[in-house]
Amino acid sequence: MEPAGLRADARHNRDRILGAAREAYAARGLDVPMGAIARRAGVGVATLYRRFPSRESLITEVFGDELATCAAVVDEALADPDPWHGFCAAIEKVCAMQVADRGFTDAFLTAFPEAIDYERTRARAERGFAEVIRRAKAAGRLRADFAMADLTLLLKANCGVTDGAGQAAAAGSRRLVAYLLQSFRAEHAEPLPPPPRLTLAHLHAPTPR
Amino acid sequence: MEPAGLRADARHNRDRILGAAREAYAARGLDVPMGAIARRAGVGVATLYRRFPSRESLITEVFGDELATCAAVVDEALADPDPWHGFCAAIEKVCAMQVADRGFTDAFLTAFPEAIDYERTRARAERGFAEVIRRAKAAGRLRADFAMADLTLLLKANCGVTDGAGQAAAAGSRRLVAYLLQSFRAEHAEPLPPPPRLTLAHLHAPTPR
DNA sequence: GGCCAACCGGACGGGGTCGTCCACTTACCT
DNA sequence: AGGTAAGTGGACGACCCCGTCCGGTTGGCC
Repeated sequence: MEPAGLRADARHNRDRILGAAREAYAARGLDVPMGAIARRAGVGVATLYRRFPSRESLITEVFGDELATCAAVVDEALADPDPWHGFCAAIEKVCAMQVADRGFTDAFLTAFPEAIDYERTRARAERGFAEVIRRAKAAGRLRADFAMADLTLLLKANCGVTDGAGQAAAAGSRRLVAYLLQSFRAEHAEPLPPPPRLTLAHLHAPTPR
Repeated sequence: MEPAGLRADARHNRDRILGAAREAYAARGLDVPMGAIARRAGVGVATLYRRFPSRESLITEVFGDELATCAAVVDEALADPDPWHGFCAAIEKVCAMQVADRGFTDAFLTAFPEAIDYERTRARAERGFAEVIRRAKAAGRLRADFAMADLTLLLKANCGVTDGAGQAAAAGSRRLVAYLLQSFRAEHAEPLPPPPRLTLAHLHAPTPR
């Protein structure tokens, strides 16, 4: 992740590029031209491409840690003595992350199902969250018919609210999450249509064809 | 809307273009190249541009009726003797429309706040729906703190679920809507974070800057 | 049938992005 | 200090999209 065999100037530029990319992606989402990032970092386009052979590899690198943070959130939820509180907190945190960093959402939601690292981290997060769900149900707080797919649903829904709402995104996301968490409570359970066949992996692929 | 002063071949081509555009937009969303639509319609690009001077005018024309349908849904809700049933049915219908026609969502959600017709129709729909809300609250079925902004929230959330979920979009949308309608019920009301400052008009503008 | 205006379609210019190439510069080791 | 490989940046080609222009074609009225 941090190639050691680089010359001092090269490493310096690499850092500047990553910084510029992080800022740009957070502010404007993923569709920022490579040239813009290079300019922002004060380097030439070639330098950028030498360090990150493709647009994809840059994005993967940039959002690697944030994805890790995301997985950490699941671990926190597992550590919480109150399963329901852990469940809610985890959801709220991830959604807040989606709001804070516009690129983050796109980054691992709409791009690159192929990135190996992502796949592994996501699988881990998914297993962990399944356990969070199990516990919350066992505690009698989470409705029994809650499915893993509902998490995907919530994330995608939050994604829609976040996307381009600017100022109102934060408030909107908070309120949406509050509404949904209320329906997730066991005591509110009423029949629902069947859950969609969605895994976290299905968060990808914004364009079906 | 249907210019009469056109020569037979011109009118024929106009229809083919509209048909092709409708299909393409429904299937792949709004970002379909003009050239692709022209090819699909079996005409040259120039023909397309002569009939619809800009990309925007084509889209406006294509989705005019669907927007009207949307407004009609509100009228149905107003006509429903059971305010809560009308409220739910209206939401379910509009969300189903979003699922069925991928372009529809983008069309009046993410594009052209300027289109006069849209503005007027939307304003009408908004007034109508405000009345639906008022009645549902008066009937004691809709929670008192439900805000108009929550409708926008729901539509944007549904938009996120719909977007690129392909097969699962329909099931996902249905389930999301069911969850949210449950939280909207008066008897489930619990404190919520304040609603975002969103109008239907704010459905637009996918890119803040 | 014949004529003319309306209509047609492909080629084209302008703008934008991705990713590559190459002549020049610079860090770093000896 | 000096040589060299690694590093650098701007120019460049390929591609795609929007919207326009112009020479050829055709509908429809007389």
